This record gives sequence, C-alpha cells and structure tokens, in this order.
Amino acid sequence: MLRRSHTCGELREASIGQTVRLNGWVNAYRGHGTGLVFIDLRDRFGVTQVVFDGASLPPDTLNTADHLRNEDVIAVEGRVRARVGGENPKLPTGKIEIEVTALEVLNKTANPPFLPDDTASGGKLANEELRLRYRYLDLRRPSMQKALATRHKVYQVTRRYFDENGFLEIETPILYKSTPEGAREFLVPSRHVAGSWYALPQSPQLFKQILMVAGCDRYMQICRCFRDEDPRADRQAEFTQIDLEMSFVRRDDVVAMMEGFVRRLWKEMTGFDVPPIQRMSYREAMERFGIDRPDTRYALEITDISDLAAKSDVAFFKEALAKGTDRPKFNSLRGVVKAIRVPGGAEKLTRKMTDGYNEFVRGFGAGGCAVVKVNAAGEFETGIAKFLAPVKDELKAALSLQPGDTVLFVADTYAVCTKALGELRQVVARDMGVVPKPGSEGGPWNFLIVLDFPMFEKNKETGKWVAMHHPFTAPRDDQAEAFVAADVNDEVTIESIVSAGYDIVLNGQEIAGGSVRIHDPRVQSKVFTLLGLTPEQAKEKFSFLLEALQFGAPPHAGIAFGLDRLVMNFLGTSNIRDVIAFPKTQTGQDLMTGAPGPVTDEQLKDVHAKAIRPG
RNA sequence: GGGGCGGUAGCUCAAUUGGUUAGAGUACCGGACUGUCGAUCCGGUGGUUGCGGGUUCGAGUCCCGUCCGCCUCGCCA
Repeated sequence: MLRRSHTCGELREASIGQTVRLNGWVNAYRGHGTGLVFIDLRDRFGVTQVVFDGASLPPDTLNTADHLRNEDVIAVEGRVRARVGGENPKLPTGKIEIEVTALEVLNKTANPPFLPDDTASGGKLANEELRLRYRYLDLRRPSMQKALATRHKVYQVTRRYFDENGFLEIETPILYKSTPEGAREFLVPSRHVAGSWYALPQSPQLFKQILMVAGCDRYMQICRCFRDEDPRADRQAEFTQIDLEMSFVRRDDVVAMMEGFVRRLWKEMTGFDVPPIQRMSYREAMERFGIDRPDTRYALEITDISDLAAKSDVAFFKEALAKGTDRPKFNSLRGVVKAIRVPGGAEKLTRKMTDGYNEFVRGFGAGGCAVVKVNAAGEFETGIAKFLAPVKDELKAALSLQPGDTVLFVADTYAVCTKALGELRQVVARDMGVVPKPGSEGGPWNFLIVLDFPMFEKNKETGKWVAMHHPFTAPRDDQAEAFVAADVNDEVTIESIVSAGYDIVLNGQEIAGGSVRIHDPRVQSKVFTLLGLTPEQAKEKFSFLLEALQFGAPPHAGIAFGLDRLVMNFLGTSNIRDVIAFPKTQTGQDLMTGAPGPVTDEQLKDVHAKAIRPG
C-alpha cells in the first residue's frame, strides 16, 4: 500500500516540487475521461485536488481513475505543483494540486445511500433517520468531524483546568445501586444474586461525596449518566457530565472555581473573554423572568400589576385576584395579574400571533392572555382597553409604556402566571426577533449564576415537600440554624429557607448545577423528616452515604456541567444528536446497531429474568 | 401517556377538487469530452407512494388502525 506522507489538509505552496503520497476518500470526481481526471481527495484533515493527466500516465491508470466514484478509498503518489487551471479560494489547499504518478485503489465502495457532503448538490442533508442508520457515513461530513473535534477539545481543556487546580480524575461505577427517587433508572439484572438488580447511575452524586469522605479533596470525572426519561432536542437518556466535588469549601469557593472554568473554557474554545458573571437570586429570576434560568440577552421583563388591576374594570383580573392570599411566596395560590411590555409590539405582533399566545398560556393552565396596544396617541387599543381606563395613566407609568408598545396580561394564581408568562416571554422574544443568534459567531454569551433556591417545594399532586435539588443539599450557611429550629408544619418558614445550591445559566439554558452538601447530621435528619422519610427509611435508601458521613466527613460541595450542552453551544447547534457520536432516537433506539434488541431465553435465565412480551 | 408535523425512485422533493402511464433534480450505469473545482453534454436503469384495512367506478390524495422519525407537554431529585 502507498502509505501517506501527508494528510489531505496540510499541503501548501511551500511543498511545491515535493513528491508526496496521500490516502483518503474520493470526495468528488470531475472527469474528462480521454485525457484528464480530477479527484478531490478527502480525509479528516481536509481536501486536496489530485490530477490524473493522460499525457503522462499509463492508459490503464487513467481508465481506473476515470471510474473512481464518491467514497472510494484510494492512495496516490505524485508531485505537488501550483494549480495549472487556477486557484480554488474555497479550499485551504486551493493553490496546489497533486500531479499523480501512481494510483492504488484501496477499497471500492458500494453505492452509498447518501453522500457525506455538507454542501451536497440540492443543498439538503438526507433525513436524520437515514443519517443515524448509516452513522459512519454521516460522521464523515466535515461539520460532524468538526463536532467530534470540538468535543475532544472540550475534554482536553477540562482535564487541564481541573488538573491544574488539584483535582483527581476518578472513575465511579456504572453498575450501581438503585436509588428510586429522581429520574427513572435503567436496570441491569444480576447473575450472581438472583432477583437483584443494578441500576445505571443518574449521576455519580453519592460516590463523589464518598470520595470527599475518603480524603480525595478534589474529584472530577467526565462521566456518562443515564436517565430513562423522554428526550428533548437538548436531552438524551444517555448523556455526559463534567462532574466535580471539593472538600473544605463553601458555596462561593465552588462558584469561583466554576467561573474560572467557564472563563478558561470559553477563552480556549472561542477566544471570548467571559466577563465577571452576574449573580441573581431564584426569587428575582422568577419575579422578573418567570423562570429559574432566565435568558437575559433581552428584556421583556414581567411586571406584577396586581394593585392596579384591582382598580381596573377588567372582570377576569378581579376574578383572579379573588383566588386567595393564603401564602406569600413560591408555589402560591395567591391571585395576581402580571404583564409584559413588548416595545414595538403593536406593529410586529400580528393578531394571529397574539391569538396564538392566548392558546399558548392556556397550555400552562392560565385562562388566557389579554392584549392591549398603545397607539401613536398613547391611548390603549383593542381588547380590554376600555376596561383599563380607570388605571390608564398609572399603568403607563408602571410599565414605562411608549406609543407602539403592546402589553400582554395574564391573570391567575402566582404560580400559573409566573410559569405562563415566563414561557410566553421566550416565544415573544423569538417573534420579535430580539434573540441574538447563539453560537460562537456573532451572538453574545450571556452567563448568569442563579443562587438562593428554595430548599423545598410542594409537589402539586401529593402536597408533600420535595427537595428542589436533592436531599443532600445544604441550606445556605446563614439559614442552617433557622432551618433546624423551624417547625415542620410552618409552611411559610419552610418555604422561605434557601439552599446553598447554584446553577449556571447560559443564554437561558442551564449548563451546570450544584450545591454545598449537608455534613451536619441535625440538618440531614431534618431534611429527611420534611421529605417524609423516617430514619429507618432514610437509612434503607442511603445507608452507605449516611454511614460514611459519620466518619469524619469534611465540609464539601460540588457541581456538574452538562458537557453535551457545552459542546452544542460551541457549535451553535440546538440538536444534541449533533454532538454525540452515536446518539439514540426519541424512543431510545440506536438505528445503526438496532439496540435495544431481543436476547435469548438462555441469557434471561442466566440473570434470573423473564421477558413479558406484549401480545 | 397527551398534542403537533412528517414518511412518494438510492437521496432531496413535486404530483390541481379523488381521475388516464406517479414526475423533476441528483446519485447510479453506458457514451462523449485535456483544466475542472456543484464540470459539461447525450442516453439509460430505477416506484409494494412506511405497513394493514376501509370508502369509491377510481386513492399518493379521503377515513380507521399501526410502525418509524422529529418537535413539544407531562417527565428529567
């Protein structure tokens, strides 16, 4: 075999005159069969034009070259020369070509179902189902190669940064014990212990805390996590986290370490200098943006106008406000009226759009979305305009309204209003065209650290308290004593306790989350009590961790980044499958391998399991 | 589990209100062609319209069921 002396991406004018050998795939064929054939030869590193000239080649070589087709694998030997027919500015190698003296066909291809060409004739990629079926062909596309390389670089920067900061990379088990709260788990039957099962980890949470007890001081891992829940565009059942934990630290130490990581990562991946990241409390995020991961690249903030609404003549405002004043904060059934001012919305938001908003907020349980426009004269128009007359001036002042604005109102309980407007805000932002393009080209990177989450929230159906992060999340340092002292039936106080948890939000997307962990047994037992776990039940579920925490656990805290989402941001894609080499579909299938697939009765017998086949 | 969109040649798509033999580009095969770079020109092969059923004189088109893919709600401590 003619083994390569160079890759297909590296030859330049400086190499003119050299004899070289290239290996690669035929990316394009342009033939003048009787005497001249051009082949664009491709590998992971680039494309180089090679020329077969009938004037200087044996006829059979020219004939073989004339029958080369896309995706054939070949080796050529030849001389580098300046392009005779003019440069191709589209290629980095576009100033040179290889005048072939020898050709070896390493492997002819079957006719491929589609070509791995980002700029395919017709301009469109084959549909994703087909691309997943033939993943190895799709991965040959330069943009997919770039995605793999980008992901690789994220691994390298990550390992370097944490190594420099004294972290040990430690692997934790994939075959793990089921801990049934949280996400649904994938299960693996045990052969040795009949009737017992492993679970695949949702995250290495408990192990990394144990590693702190074990004196590892600082741990990191780029680890696979498994959650058997329905996927989304940015979510797969099998995904990758950058997982860490630190000893002898408090909240701000971890947050600072994370901020340093983000700054390093963005600098190395994009050249962007991340400015100091703003902090925002959960409460403020919910009040101003209606969501715990606000996209702060645009305004469109939410304003509570309950007081003014009470003085208006809008019947459904008053109905909503009458819904109760029972509890003052999160998850509240208190009736409120909230509004979003949309600058310039009067012109841009069509009736069809605003009708759509009405439907949209109903999906979150709201009765509807009222729309009022501010005309050139500064007067309210459409919908409920005349019923707002009594508070017209106050409302204009409260929302800083200008001619040409549209105002969107939702009236319902605090919880429903907040959720509905928080989601609606994002739709309106897209409709108004105020969302900058994400990705490394053009759009700003807008980071936010969200702090002071409530420790607990009420489950809507059961009415029971659930941990907002997880049961080992500590209260904020200044809240611990109040928490220990609090009456478990005092809902207002319990709800007001904030945790030492933190999320990092990028352009409205949660890219990392973590917390200081509980190392005080009094606090831990109070948490279990609130969650409705008896000491026996808690021990049953988390025995090894609780036991470990008794033997000199250092104060510790950690965080995990969603690696897939980081890579998505660097590539500017909203499709998580673009950043995973072998992703799964919405039903968790791998279209290339056919997983999941059947197993034999013998295999099942070995693991003491029996399949229930639908039928 | 719910909602939405989609499935027609290897691929990307078209096909009028239900109407004759389901078309185009591309790929592939054959031919022509010595400076192309989405090469060009000529010719050809290629179809269980995802699958099953129904309505109809007649179904790619309408109806029911089902499978697959994508988006989304629930879910994801």
